[in-house]
Amino acid sequence: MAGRAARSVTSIGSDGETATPPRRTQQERTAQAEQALLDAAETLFAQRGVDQTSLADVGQLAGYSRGLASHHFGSKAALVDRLAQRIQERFVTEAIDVADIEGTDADAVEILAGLVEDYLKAIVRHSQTGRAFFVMWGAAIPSEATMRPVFATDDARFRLGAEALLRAGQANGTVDGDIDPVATAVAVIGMVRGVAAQHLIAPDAFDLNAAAEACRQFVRKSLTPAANNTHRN
Amino acid sequence: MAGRAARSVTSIGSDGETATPPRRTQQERTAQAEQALLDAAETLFAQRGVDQTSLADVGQLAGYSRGLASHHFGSKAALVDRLAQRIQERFVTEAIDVADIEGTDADAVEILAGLVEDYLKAIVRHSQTGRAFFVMWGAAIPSEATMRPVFATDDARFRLGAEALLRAGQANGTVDGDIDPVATAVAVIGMVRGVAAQHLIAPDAFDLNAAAEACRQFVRKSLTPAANNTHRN
Amino acid sequence: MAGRAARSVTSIGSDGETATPPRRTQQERTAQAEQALLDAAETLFAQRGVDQTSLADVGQLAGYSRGLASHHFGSKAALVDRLAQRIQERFVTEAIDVADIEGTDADAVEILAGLVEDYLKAIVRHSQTGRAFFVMWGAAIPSEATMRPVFATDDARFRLGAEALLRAGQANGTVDGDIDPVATAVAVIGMVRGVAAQHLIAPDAFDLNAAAEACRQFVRKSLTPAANNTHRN
Amino acid sequence: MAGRAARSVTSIGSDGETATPPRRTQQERTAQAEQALLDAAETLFAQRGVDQTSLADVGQLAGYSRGLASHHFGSKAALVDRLAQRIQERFVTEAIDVADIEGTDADAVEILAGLVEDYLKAIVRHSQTGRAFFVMWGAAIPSEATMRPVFATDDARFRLGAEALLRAGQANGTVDGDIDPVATAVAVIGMVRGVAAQHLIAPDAFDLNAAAEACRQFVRKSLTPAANNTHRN
DNA sequence: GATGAATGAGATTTCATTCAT
DNA sequence: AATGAATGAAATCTCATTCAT
Repeated sequence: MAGRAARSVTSIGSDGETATPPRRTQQERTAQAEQALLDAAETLFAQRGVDQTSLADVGQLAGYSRGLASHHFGSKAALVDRLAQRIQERFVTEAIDVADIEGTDADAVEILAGLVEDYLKAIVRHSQTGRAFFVMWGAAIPSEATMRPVFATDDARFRLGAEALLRAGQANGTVDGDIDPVATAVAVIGMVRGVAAQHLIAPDAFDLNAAAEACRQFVRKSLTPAANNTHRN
Repeated sequence: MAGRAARSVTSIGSDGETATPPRRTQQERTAQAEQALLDAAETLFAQRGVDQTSLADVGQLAGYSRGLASHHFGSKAALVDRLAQRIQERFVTEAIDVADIEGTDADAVEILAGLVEDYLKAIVRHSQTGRAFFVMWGAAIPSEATMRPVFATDDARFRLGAEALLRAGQANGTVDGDIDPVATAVAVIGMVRGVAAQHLIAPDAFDLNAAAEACRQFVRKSLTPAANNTHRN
Repeated sequence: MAGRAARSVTSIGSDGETATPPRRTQQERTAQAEQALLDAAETLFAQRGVDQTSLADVGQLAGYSRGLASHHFGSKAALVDRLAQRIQERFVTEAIDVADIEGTDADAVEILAGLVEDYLKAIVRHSQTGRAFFVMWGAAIPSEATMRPVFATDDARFRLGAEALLRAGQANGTVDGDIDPVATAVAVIGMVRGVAAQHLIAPDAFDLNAAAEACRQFVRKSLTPAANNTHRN
Repeated sequence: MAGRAARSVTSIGSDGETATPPRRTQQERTAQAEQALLDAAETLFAQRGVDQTSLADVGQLAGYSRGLASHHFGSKAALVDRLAQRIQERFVTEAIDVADIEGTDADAVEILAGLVEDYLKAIVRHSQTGRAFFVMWGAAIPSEATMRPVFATDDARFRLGAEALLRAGQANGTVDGDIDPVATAVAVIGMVRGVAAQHLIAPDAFDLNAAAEACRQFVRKSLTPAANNTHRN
């Protein structure tokens, strides 16, 4: 099955190395400070939310001064943007490129089912990053929220990736030709986002692995062409 | 089919009555002021989010003084709780009780598909109330958020309702006996929540009716017992 | 000589009554607080200048909290505007109405000479108010200063008053018909403003009364019609 | 008449030379940087005022780094002092030395009238430098202003120059012997400063050339000895 | 000499809350 | 009950100054 090969949602999170004090160039100093600030912001956003986190808190948790976050990013909005960007860059980047199965006989349904599972598992593995992302995503819901464009774009990117995958699957016969690729993409993305959000709001309320499996079954049973709908549970 | 009858997600929103009917007792005036304050809070939360809304704004938009919201509710947290409660009371209350199909031959899959569709249509119809709900729901994602219990409970209520419905369906043979009712409930609730959130973040990005239809198909194709899986698109 | 009657530049300054604690209505409380805040701002502006005075300083010197000045006026710019307005209202209001000598035989030169003298004496008598005014006037000189319109208007008001007086004097023959009323008004207003500013920058550098007398002589000798130019020193 | 020869208020402003001439010693590069920084400070002070201008702004407008102004001058106060000094050096330096008409028969009234006119014309010609000067002069009005000594000294220098001129005129009979030289000097300097300030606050409110002419007439009519007071308009 | 990163104090502004009316 | 004045804590942002490169 070609699906498994294409996946791997995983490279998330700030992989350590906050130490190493005596670096060299100014550029490196700045870059190091920025990563430390973003790490701190991620932690605090995940814990308290964006509005309950002050820039002074961010600077101090990062091991710098109260003023640095403001000085470095210029504004809180810029910090939020930058963190959203960093998480998006690290999170599930390959998923988008998956549509290059076009012209192959890879099973799009299996790829999508795998992506869904991987996404949810990544939320567990990199829980703080994932929570920070969903916190910001939730903060984008008010109609006048300044963060809306960033997250609208991110949602669109995911939807387009799923849509392309579905179309490719319809082209090579691995996806039911009758489904609406756009609407189905919305539903699939919605499912993973909604399941993840439920988990983050009440982590102990249900078994996320079981829910991930249920999502896979949803995808398989709903999208496999009627003819060869022989999937098992 | 009993399904359709059982639905009706609809009684949402503050249906007008800003005008001043013949005044009555003090108690009633207080109740009226409370409703006006909650209406105003709903509007402002939907627009700006909870943290960007001040109690003074709420009082003034309600047509009262800057100080009334604080005076009436005692604290901002109490206002937020009260509004969350009011929305939850008004929103989809009957859905939960649907599980009383137990012992009948009602088609649980159709009922669930109908609920999914109704929920999403209600979001459109009562967009401000729906947005206010999702704004608060999103604000519950930070791990230390004070609103978490309220929304964790609400999510659980929905999940339990769906789970009961699925179990009843498995009992009367209208739902595939192999699916995990708990995990499937999580997935279905996740799907509607996630689709709604995508819509609220970018209302013009996709056709919500088509997405609702896609969700219905997901439910039908995935949950109908293999034997009589003869649903059409 | 009708001149003396028309003058009186004098009613300047915050005439006492900062005490009297237990007043009644809210309106009165507010008005009292506003006067106290403006008095404090006047003092601090005169001492340190506008930019070196914080709103917190104003509130505290007024005997209130750090936050009141900001709360009451909304912004520092509004406080500055309000204070400028108050000083302008109190300072030399009748000077403007002096032009009503039109149609009489009042000696416009004497009236103007008197106004000049009174203005400079008022600066001495109400030195703090006068200094605060000049501080703000000086702060209006940068080309992008937000205070410019306020003080441009004030300067224009004075110039127009002087111009009207000069025209009236030319009409009744008490002012040299050859002088340019507009340009002369600019010069006279400039003289008093410039003398006052010199005094405020270095109060002990020269005798202001003697300077005031010199200004009177300038006005008399320059504006009296050539025929009856019989003024003595 | 020796008067005209003695004037020339004119050598003001930063006359171009932003281009990079053939580099020379370190000292020269430092001097060049200093001029560029002072030019930038002049521009920014004229636009925004002293307090609204940051050292970083100065460095960057000068084409250097954010840190240079601080590095070069040591503190903001030192930059302000240095700029005030430079403007005073460039502005009307010869005017002061005019008193050397003593013992000649030069007409002091004409010389003074010419100086007044030249000063006001210089303000127009070198508007930015002039505005920067008046901005700093205005900032010296608060009683505790750190700039006061600098500008008190400058005002005194001008007054002394005018006073000497007047005394010389009285000695050679070209100035009315009855006028008080000190007080009259104050009034004349006040007139030009006040007219210039009015112009800077509202450049389009009146015709500065006409005002300059009115100032000349003031000087002539007021100071010429009664006997030969035959000046025309 | 020159750059620019980092600090930390301070300013304005917002706002939940308290209190007087 | 209701108003709205007043408080005081906190947040963002600015910036002179210091320090490392």
